[in-house]
Amino acid sequence: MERSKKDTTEIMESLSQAGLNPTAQRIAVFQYIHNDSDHPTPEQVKDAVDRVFPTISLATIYNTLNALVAHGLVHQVKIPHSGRVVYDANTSKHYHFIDEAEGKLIDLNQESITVDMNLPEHFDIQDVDIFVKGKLKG
Amino acid sequence: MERSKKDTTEIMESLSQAGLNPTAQRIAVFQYIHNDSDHPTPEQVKDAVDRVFPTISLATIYNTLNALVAHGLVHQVKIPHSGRVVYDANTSKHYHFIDEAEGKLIDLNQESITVDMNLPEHFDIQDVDIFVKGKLKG
DNA sequence: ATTCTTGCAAATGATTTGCATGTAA
DNA sequence: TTACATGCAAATCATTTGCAAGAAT
Repeated sequence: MERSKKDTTEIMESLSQAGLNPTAQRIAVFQYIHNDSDHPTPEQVKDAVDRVFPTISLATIYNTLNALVAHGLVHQVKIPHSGRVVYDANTSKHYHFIDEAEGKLIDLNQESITVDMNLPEHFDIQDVDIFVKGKLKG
Repeated sequence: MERSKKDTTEIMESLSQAGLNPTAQRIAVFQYIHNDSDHPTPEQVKDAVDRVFPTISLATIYNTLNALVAHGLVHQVKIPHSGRVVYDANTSKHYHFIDEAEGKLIDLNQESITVDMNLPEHFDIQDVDIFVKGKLKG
């Protein structure tokens, strides 16, 4: 989506505000997810961050991703059919389209799907995840 | 749901019709999923089938589950938030409610959710997965 | 000095695979 | 016999953890 990119200062501010010390590793990971990626897997995050920060360990990638998720800076998405795990810098409410050809994930904003629930009284709804599967024409 | 149970003869017929030899292990696994379970994990399938068939190996459980899925007799569901994998004998189109307290999965039939898609032309929709997360009151 | 973070390697958990054995037509 | 199915153990893959060493305040 047309989410505005954050420069390094803003990345550091976001981390601090979320309660995470802005270490070099965290900055690199968050900046990559926020600015330069599209639903990357942990391996893809590692590959990208390695270019800038060649000594980062995969364990630190995982720990950092978990920290970013725990502090609300990114979302984790487990794709139902493939089981793949990816990260999403779009933290506003949205849905996902899965392009079956590419395996690519595309954000769908809230307005693009209208959902009407007809559930019995005792279902207390807190969240709705929608994955639309299909192909992109043309 | 009120899906009708299948006796062993019907289980065997379903397996044969799907192109799978109705071996004792396959009968036990499919019968358990179809008649006596509610979205079991592979481990739960193993525990249940072990009672009837104490020598079955976990590898055979997995192979059998994969075969049942490949032949359309059961569906595999990867739950987006927990990442848990469960199997579902309900092969008609439906959605899922995830009870956050229990981690329990509940089938929602097609009528219980109305979805209206507003996607651009070039999205060729083939399937929609919906996971409603929440709690059960009372 | 103390606290937090990192890197490495080992541990874990889920699932798959290779292969030798068993079973049924 | 021939094909297929099973059981076991080893292999694989993703992720987490323990711990010692490093960086920052």
